Amino acid sequence: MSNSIPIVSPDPSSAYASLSVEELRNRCSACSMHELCLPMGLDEADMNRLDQIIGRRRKVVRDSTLYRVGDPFTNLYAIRLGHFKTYQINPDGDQQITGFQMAGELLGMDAISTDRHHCNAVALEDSEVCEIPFARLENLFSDMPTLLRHFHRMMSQEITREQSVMLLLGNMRAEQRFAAFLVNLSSRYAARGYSSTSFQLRMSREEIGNYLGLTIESISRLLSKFKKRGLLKVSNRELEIVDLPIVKALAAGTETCS
Amino acid sequence: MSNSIPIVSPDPSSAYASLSVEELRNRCSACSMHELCLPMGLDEADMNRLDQIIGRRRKVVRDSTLYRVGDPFTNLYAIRLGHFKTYQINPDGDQQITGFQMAGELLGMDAISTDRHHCNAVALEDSEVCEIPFARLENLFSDMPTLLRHFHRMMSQEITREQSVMLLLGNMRAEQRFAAFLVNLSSRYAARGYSSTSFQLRMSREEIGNYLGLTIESISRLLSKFKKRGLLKVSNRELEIVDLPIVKALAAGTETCS
DNA sequence: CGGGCGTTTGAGGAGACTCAAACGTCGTGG
DNA sequence: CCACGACGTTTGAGTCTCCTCAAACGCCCG
Repeated sequence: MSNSIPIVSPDPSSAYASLSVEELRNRCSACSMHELCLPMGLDEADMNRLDQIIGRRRKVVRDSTLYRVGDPFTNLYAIRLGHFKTYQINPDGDQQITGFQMAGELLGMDAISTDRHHCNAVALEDSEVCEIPFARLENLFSDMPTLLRHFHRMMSQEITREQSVMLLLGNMRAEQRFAAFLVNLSSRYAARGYSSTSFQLRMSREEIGNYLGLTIESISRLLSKFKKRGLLKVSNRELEIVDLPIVKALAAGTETCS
Repeated sequence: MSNSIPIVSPDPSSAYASLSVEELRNRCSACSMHELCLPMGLDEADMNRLDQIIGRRRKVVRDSTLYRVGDPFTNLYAIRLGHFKTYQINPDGDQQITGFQMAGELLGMDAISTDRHHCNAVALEDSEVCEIPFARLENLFSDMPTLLRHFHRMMSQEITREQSVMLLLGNMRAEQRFAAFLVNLSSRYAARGYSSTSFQLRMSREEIGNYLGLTIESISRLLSKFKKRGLLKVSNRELEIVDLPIVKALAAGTETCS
């Protein structure tokens, strides 16, 4: 709320005349994520058209579920603020976290194939999402090629992201997995203009372990080891990467932490 | 060649007049995969339009590379015949197979995000692909909503598929992983009209192991164990699933193979 | 201050890996 | 047609990584 996000553009365009302050603040053009999120690269006019189909901006309180496996698919969700986890449940009941998502990322793309959600999405902290009715989005595609193209890029990016997790789970040792996880967070925060070396972990040790195919104890031991080697400073969920190059080398597998 | 695929439709449509027999045989409408592949659900007219942009049908001999990491992205490839593997190479040199693809599946979707391929694709046997120039495909999207929708479904399906591999790699034991792998192959062959219980493994033990995050020795031992338990009959790459329900139960984790 | 919960640390064990050797299959060439 | 070699696979023995189980710690909140 106290952030210095410009609420109205200096240009008093007539298109804005009938909008309330609330509505203006919610617009894509006013959102700090619009260069990462779905409207990336759109001109003013196109961004307005996208704005008009977006259902509502919705708060999602911590630990609450945005959607569940089996829910009918009607909306994609763009994260405006906050963090989420998505996870699958396998037949014998336990969960596998398939991703941690942050502002500017899109949730729900896996549901397009069957019109039902394939995973659960839960807020890791109090968050806000933009509801994007997929049917209306599809209507825009036919005459907004830039939007369509960027949408394809985002889906493709999700495929790529999952492939690197497969690489991680398939042939990295615990130490390397954890380092890769840290480097990944680091670069995503950097892309959002935050510090690449100092941030808060939004997820518990247990969730990290689950995501990386390791136990909570292993994560804890890895944190201690990295801390002892002077690579990290950790206090609860507050994390500082002291030696990012080494952590990157660990992630790349060109270095081992004895 | 000796298969009884109808080369011309009984209706002598004039649209076909100028096409050679070769060209006719190559058309989507003549392809046995058209109900699984990109043209799924298209009417005759739309399928023709799609046909017209498809570059060429191309043979890919066993062990040869369709594309490599870093190659500029210009085409998607629909597999017309045969099998492929896609794999990533990590910084320290070893590979992680991210998928095995068969006829009717689409290769290259991970390249859309950056206009460069993110993985290598290699034919597991002599194969044939349809080259789909992506730029031309994009041109079709604006007035072929059915095509666009199915394309989105295929991308989404790929996301879903990878999520289940993450589940597999992240929290299944070796036995369960291998059972899940077999069940997956089984159902994909079934969808193509082949036997769900008797097929040939197109990939080596080593490749299976790599894909499942296990060693070749582990795969070999699992095969022996399943064989001894009477679940499978195996002879080299020829495989028969004798007790599919149990294998499914193993994959689901509701059963253990002692 | 006390309870609860998430985390840390330790000890022991199991599953999968590594290393090594034997085996079988297939293709080649004599 | 058979012998040979190469390569992929199987099987065994020993090891290591990470898991399991257990207990203590410490932070947060009432």
